[in-house]
Amino acid sequence: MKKHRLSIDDIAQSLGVSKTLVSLVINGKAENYGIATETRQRVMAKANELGYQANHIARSLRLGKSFTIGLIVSDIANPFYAQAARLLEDHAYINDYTLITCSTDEDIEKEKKILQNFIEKQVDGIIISSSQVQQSILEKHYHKGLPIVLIDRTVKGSDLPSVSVDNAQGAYLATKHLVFQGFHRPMALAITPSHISTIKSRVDGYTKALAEKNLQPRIYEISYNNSFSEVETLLKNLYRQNSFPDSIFTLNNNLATAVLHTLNLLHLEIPRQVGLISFDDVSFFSFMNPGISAISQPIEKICQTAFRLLINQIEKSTDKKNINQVVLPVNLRIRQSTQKNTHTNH
Amino acid sequence: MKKHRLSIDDIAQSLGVSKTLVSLVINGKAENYGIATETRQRVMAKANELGYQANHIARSLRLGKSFTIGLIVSDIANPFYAQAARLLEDHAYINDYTLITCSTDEDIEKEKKILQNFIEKQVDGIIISSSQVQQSILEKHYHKGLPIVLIDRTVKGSDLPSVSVDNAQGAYLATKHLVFQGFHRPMALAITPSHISTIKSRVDGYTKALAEKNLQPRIYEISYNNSFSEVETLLKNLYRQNSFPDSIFTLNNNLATAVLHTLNLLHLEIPRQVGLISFDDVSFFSFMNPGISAISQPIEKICQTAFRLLINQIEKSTDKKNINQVVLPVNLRIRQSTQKNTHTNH
DNA sequence: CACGACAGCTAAATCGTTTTAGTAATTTTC
DNA sequence: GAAAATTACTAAAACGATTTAGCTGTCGTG
Repeated sequence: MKKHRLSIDDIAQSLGVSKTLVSLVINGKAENYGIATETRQRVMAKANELGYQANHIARSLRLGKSFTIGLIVSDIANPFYAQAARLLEDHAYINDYTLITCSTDEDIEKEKKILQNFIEKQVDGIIISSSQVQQSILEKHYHKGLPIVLIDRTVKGSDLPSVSVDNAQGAYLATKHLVFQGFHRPMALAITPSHISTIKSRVDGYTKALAEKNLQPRIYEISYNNSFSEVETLLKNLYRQNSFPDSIFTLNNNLATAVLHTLNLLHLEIPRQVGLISFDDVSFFSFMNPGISAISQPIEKICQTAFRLLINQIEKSTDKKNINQVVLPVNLRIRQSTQKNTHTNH
Repeated sequence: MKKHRLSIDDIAQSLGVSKTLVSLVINGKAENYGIATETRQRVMAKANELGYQANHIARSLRLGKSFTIGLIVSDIANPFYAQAARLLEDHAYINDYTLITCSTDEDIEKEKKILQNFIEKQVDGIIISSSQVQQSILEKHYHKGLPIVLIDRTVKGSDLPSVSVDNAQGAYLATKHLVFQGFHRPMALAITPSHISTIKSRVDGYTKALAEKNLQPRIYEISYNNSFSEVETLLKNLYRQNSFPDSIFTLNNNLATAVLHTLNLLHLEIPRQVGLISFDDVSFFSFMNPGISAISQPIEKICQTAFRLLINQIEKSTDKKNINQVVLPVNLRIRQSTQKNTHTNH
């Protein structure tokens, strides 16, 4: 039984030439090395005849480069990250990289393990939406030379390259919009672990907007792992206790879906009985009825920028001191869910 | 400048032992080879001290195994595939594999390139929802020894292992349900390329259910690349021409979102003015208002089975003649979008 | 005290590439 | 017609691990 995968050597031997020659031809370097055209054709013909397929593992080992990029997010099934993955995948594809993806479920230990694993797999760089409080591990790797770009979540005072949006501003806009529409008791639903930088900033923006109107903030924290049931329990309790808010600002799209689920159960009508706005504009917000107002992030731009920052690091390991902390603006998308006096189009 | 990444040799040299020894210790084979406990500890201590991280590329080359699995789907951002990716990722993770993912956009040439690329990257196996008409390329690789599992889409008469659902039955159930609810002119929205096996079967199921009631099928084909605008154009035209159907059966979740989008534009109320049911039960169908009826696929089961079939192939290259074509049942999830005489809960 | 057994370790081959530093044969140049 | 340049190609090292086969030296046994 031949376990032997077809290699460059086989082609070389069957033609009676050196494997150097075969390698040069296959890599298109024949011209530079003055290989005779006829020889080149013979090699290519043989390679096709035998069905040769290069072994990238061997190539990577020799080159010290894997042409692989690691993407680490909390959950690739979350529509926001799924879309990001898709966009990054496209950038990777046209640049001859492939993307490997892992989800952390906000578990710091798992994140560390994945990071470790990616490094051992010799990824050329990492794009990460990190759950870590202290970025020391990431920074350590970065300063050792591992190309890294943070997306979505960032850290002040760190020199790690990052691409994020103005979360505080987004939350501020959303909250102001609610108040302006006549919702004077908007509640915010945040997620724990609360150290996640984006959530912190969004809470700040929310609080600031309310403070300007002398309104009291009202924030509940939902734990990541079972947000669905926690939201349900919370809202049901508030409803029973007659302390239901007039509107809800969910700090990410997952919470919005959990809220929608519970509002359906409680037969509460949006926006008549309760207003709703969410951070992250996922696609179905727009074709629901009523449409859900949201703060949208420029995700194409985020991914494009992140990819560029990463490739810059990978390709010229010098000049790391470029503009490498990018903050992009968000957009307020107003739909029916925050229009107190309008109706759904039934 | 030290380009040299820390290797097993460095540990060996700094301790004055052979790299064989270091390798054995690090791989936990010390006992089997009778390495002294004290030596073992010295090696481990040194490895930690120097911050040694194994190079999986070198390991893969030597072992002829990459511990990587390739996933190929049409679009990883599609919620159905995003969830599949997540589930497969979890299976991979606990089995010490990593997943690399690529989207084909139903482009056969791209699919071929990705396949080629995955093979060159020496994936240990491939899970694919293939767009290809003739499976000859996949079969060729399979018979050459590449572990492959088809998911979602399969091919009759091929011996490729596969995991799919009973698409015809699902479509049959959905259509019968519509008719039973009093929708007598249900239209089906299919997607091209029409050779996609799942779509074919679903069309069959739809047609069969209608035939049993002596009703005429009415099928429109939407092209994958710009389903959104094509659906919009189609429905608007039908509306203008007064030939709007009383209900719509969308053959995948993408089409359902496109339909929802257009129905909003046309101010048509579901289910009063038009009924809607879709293949693929994506999460937001359940918390929309009205909820969207759907045929749900047992996605956890699909992924679990597919992963098992793949691992079986990877780990014992023998006995390929197992049960390796699995067809799972679907579920009809009835929600308000097909309840003609009920109302949304406003 | 010679022999085998065993404990503890190592040299070297190997995986499939890329690349450096050549070599040999021919051609050009003066 | 000898030195220099060019053409066409190659041997061997390297990447960083794993594994096979084997090498010492000590000990127990008959």
